[in-house]
Amino acid sequence: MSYFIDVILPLPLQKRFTYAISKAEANFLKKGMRVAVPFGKSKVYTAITAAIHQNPPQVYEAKPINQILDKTSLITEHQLKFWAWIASYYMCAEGEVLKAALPGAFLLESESIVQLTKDANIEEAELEDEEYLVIEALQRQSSIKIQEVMKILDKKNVLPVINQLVQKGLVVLNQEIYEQYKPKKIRYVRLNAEYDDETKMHQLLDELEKAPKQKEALLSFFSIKAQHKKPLKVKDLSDKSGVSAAIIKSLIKKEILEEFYEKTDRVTFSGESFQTGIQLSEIQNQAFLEIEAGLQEQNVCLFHGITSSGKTEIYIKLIEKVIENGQQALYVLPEIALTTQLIERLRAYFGDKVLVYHSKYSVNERVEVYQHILENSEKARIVIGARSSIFLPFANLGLVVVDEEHETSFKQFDPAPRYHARDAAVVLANLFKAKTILGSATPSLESYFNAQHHKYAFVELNRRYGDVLEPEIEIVDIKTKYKKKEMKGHFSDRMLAEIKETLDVGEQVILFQNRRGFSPVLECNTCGHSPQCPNCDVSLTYHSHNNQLRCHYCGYHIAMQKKCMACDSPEITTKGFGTEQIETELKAIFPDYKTARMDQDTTRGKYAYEKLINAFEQQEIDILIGTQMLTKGLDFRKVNLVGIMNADNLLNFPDFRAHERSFQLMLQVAGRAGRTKKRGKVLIQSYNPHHQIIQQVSMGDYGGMYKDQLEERYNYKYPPFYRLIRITLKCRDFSKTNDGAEWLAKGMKNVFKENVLGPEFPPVSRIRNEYYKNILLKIPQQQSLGKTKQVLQRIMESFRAIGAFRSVKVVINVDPI
DNA sequence: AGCACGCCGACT
DNA sequence: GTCGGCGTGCTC
Repeated sequence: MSYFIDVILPLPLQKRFTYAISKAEANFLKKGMRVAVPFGKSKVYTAITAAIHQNPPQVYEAKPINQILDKTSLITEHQLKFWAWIASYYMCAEGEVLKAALPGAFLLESESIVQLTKDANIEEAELEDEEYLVIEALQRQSSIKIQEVMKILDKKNVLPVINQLVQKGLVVLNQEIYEQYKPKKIRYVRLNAEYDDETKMHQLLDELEKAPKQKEALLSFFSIKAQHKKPLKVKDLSDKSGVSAAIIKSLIKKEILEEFYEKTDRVTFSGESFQTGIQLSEIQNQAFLEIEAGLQEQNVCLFHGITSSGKTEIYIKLIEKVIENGQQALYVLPEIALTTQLIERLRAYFGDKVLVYHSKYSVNERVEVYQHILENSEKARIVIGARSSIFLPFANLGLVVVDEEHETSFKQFDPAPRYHARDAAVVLANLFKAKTILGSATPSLESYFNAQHHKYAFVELNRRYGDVLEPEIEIVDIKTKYKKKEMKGHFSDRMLAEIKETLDVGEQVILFQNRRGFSPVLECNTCGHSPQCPNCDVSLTYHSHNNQLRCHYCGYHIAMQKKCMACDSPEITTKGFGTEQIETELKAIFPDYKTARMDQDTTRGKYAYEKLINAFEQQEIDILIGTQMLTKGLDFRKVNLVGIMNADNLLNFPDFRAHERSFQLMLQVAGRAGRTKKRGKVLIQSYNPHHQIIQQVSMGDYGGMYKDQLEERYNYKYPPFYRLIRITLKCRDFSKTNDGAEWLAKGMKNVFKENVLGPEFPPVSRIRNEYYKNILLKIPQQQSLGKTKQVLQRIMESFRAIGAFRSVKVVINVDPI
C-alpha cells in the first residue's frame, strides 16, 4: 500500500500538491507538520501537510518528499480550518494565507550549492573560460552558492555552465536546506570539576599568582557563585568583576573554567504582576456585567464605550475570568494603537502571562512567541497583537477582544490574503466556541448595524471614567475668517488665542492635520504646471527636511526645483499644507515653545515613535503636530487643547465611507483632550461649519451619524446592506488594461446585471508604470455569497484563458475598505 | 511565485 | 553569427 500527502505550498497557487511518502513516514507524519518537498526543476520548498491518504494521483506520478521537518505538528487543526476559511472567503490561495500566518523563519529556504566532485580530474586545457572560473573558485572554497556563481561570471543564467561541468564529472549540485531560525544561546561558565578537590584548588591559585587578572576573575567567580546558585553568564562575570572577556577566555583555554550554552528566551518579561484585583467603578462594573450577560446569549458583543471611559479595565476583568478557566485570551489592536503604554498596563495586571506579537519584532522573537502559544505555555495565557496575531496557534482560546474595532487598518490591503482581522477574529473565535468583544468609541456602521439587528449583543458606556468631563468642541468657520482677514497662515485667531491660553498655563497642545490629499505640491505661478512623477499618475510632493520632491507611491525623487520645469519661470510656490508647513508657521508665532511633528517622516527609525511620545509625556514638547498616528490609544495627561486644522479634506474624500471615517477620526482626535479633571477643549477649523458630520461631531451624536449614514448606504446600495467585491486590473499596457476591464465587466454584467459598477479608473490610475482599473460588484443580502464567488471565479478563469489578457494582473478584494 | 523553454532585436 | 529580451506554460 502506498501513502500520499496533500501539502500547502507557500505560493500563490490555488491547488494543493500531492507527494508520495513511505509507510514509515506515513506512521510518523501528522497533519500540520512541515515537510521539505522538491517543486519544479530546481526548487525545494517548505510545505505544510494538510492531508494524509492512500489515493494515488491519476494523471501524474507523485514525487517523494525530501524530508520531514518537525517532530510534532507546527500547525494546529484549528489553524488549517481557519486558513481554509480565509482562502475561500477572501478568494485567495491557501499558500498565500500560509505566508501571512507563519513567521517567515519557519519557512526554510533551499539554495543550490556547487561542490567539486571527490576525485575530480581537472584538465585545465579542456575547460572553457567560464568553466575555469568556477573551478578556480571551487579550489579556493569547498562550496559556492548559485548566486555567487552569478557574481563570479557576472551573468544571470549560469546553469548551462554548471550543467556542462556536471556532465564532465567535475562538480555536483546539491540542495542545502537551512533553517532561518536559530535559538539565541547564552554563554555560561562553570568551574572545571577537577578543581572541586581542595588541594588542586590551592595549587591552582598559587599558579595564578603570575596572572593577577585571571586570579581576580576567578575570585569574582567564587564570590558571585557563593551568593547565587544560578548558572553564571560570561557577560555577568565580566561585568561584575571588571575583567575583560579575553581574560575569561584564557581561563577557559586553560581548562580552569568550562563554557556551556543554554537556549534563552528572547521574549521573556521578568516582572511579577504587581497590581492585583482591579477596582471597577460602579458604572464600569455594570458594563462588565452587561457584557457577561450579553455573551451568555450571543457569541459577539459590541461594546460602545466613549474615549476615557475605562474600557481597558473592563477587558482586563473579562480576560481575567477566561484565564482563570485555563483558557487563552487574544487582544487584537491596530498596529498604531499597540503602544508600550498599553502593554505595560496589561503586564502590570498579568505579569509574564502576556505575550506580544507584532510586526516590529524580529523573526526570531516571533518564532518564540509562536512556540509558546503552540505549547500552550503559562506565558501564553494572554496574547496581545496586531492584525496578524489572529493566525497564532491557539490551543484553547476562550475570548477575543478586538479593540478600536472601527479601524480600517484591520483590513490587509496588500498582499493577499486581503483579510479583515476583525471579521476573521469572529470566525476564529467561533472555531473555538469562544466569545468575541468588539470595542470602540466610534463603532463601524457594520458592527453597530449588527448590534441593532441583534446579531451581536450590545453594551454602551457613555460616561468618562472618574467623572472626567467630555471636551468642549468649538467649530471655527475659516471661510468667514479668511474674508475678515482674521487668519494668520493656516491658523484662525480663535485657534491662536486658545493655543496661547493653553501654553500660558503650562499645558500641552495637539494639532491634527490629515496628510492624505494634503501634501504640499509645487506649482508654477506663471503656467500652473506642477512636477509629476514619471512612473505614477500623481504630483510630486515637497519634503523640506531633505529639500526633495518625492512620489508617495513609488519613492521616485528629485531635488527641489528652482525654476518651473515647463516654462522656466522662477515664480514657484508650494500649494497645500502638511504638518511641516504648520510647524514652520507655528514656530514663527510661538518662538518660545517647543514644537514637534509626528508623521511618517519623523517616526521612521525603530524607536523614533517611542522617543517622540516619551518626550511629549515628559513635557519636553509643548505642541505636537501630527497625522492619524496620534489619534490612537495615547493617554497624555497634560493635553488640554486639540486643534483640527482642516476638517474639510477629510469629508471630501471620494469614498462611500468618507463621512463615517471623518466622524470617527475627529471624535478620536477630540478624545485626546482633557483626560484629567479639567475640561478639555477641541477646536475644529472648517470651511463648511454647517456640514452635518461636523455638527454631529461637535455634539458627539453617534446615533445621528449612524442614522444618516445608514440611510445613505441603503439608498446607494453599500454595506451593511450590500456586500462588495472589488476587482482591480493592472498592466503596463494601457489598452490591455482597458480592454481587459471592459471584457471582464461585460462578462460580470451578463450574470450580475446592474450590480456591476465600472470599470472605472481609480483616483490614481497609474502607479509604478502600471495602469489601474476597477470593477465593483455589489452583492444583495439575499444573494448567496458562496455561489457569487463561484460564478466570479468561473468568469475569472475564462478571462485568464484569453491570450491577449495574459499580462493583465487581477486583484480580487472582498469587503474592500 | 519561479523557472525553463521559445522566438525576435542590438551587438561582441 | 550570438546574447538576452520577455511571452507562455507548468510545477505534484
